[in-house]
Amino acid sequence: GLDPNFLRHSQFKRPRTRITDDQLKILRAYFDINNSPSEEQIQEMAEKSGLSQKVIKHWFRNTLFKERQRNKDSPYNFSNPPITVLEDIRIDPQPSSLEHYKSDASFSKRSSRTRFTDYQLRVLQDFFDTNAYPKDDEIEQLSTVLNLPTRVIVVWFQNARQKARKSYENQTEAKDNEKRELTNERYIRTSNMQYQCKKCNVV
DNA sequence: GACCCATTATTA
DNA sequence: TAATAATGGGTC
Repeated sequence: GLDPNFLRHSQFKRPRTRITDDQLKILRAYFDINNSPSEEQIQEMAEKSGLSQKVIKHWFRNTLFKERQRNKDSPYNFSNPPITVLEDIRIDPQPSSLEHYKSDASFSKRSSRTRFTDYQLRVLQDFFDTNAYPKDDEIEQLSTVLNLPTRVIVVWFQNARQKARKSYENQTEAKDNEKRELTNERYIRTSNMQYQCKKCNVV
């Protein structure tokens, strides 16, 4: 059987292109006007920013997806106008013309980190121990049971997998060349099998 | 679109 | 400062 990890790692990847603030400014400006830009607009952005069209398209896909995600799940949804509108209104002395891109001031910062309760963590971890890849309906269930947004659940599993993978790799390294039969990391094995199954559509 | 994973950044 | 939630660009 092929280890997905091996496949992943042996793949040669292009280095991650970092989008600078200035480039982001340009993309944002277009995005605020139009979610799905035309080819021409993409070309314009490519010229202005120096980014490849592929990267730009990708950015738009992800940004739109995230924006919708945000609107659906609640923790990052600041668009619900607070009832206490009074407290946070201040008037910008001089709105600089450069600042237009930041469509919405309340979105500009990274959302604050959610603190899980011990109970929530225990439930999540228990689930993870038997299945690192919950299906949509299972995520939905966890979401209602734990009273957490689905997005948060998804991200938690994502990070949990990442963490488990890492410790698996460390252990593998430590055990040096006795690579094959590790019975220790049930999670990851299970995960990989499920991942493979998923990829092969075997359910 | 789902997931990966290096990275960023927020808390205890 | 460590642990880890969240981000963003990458792949299939």
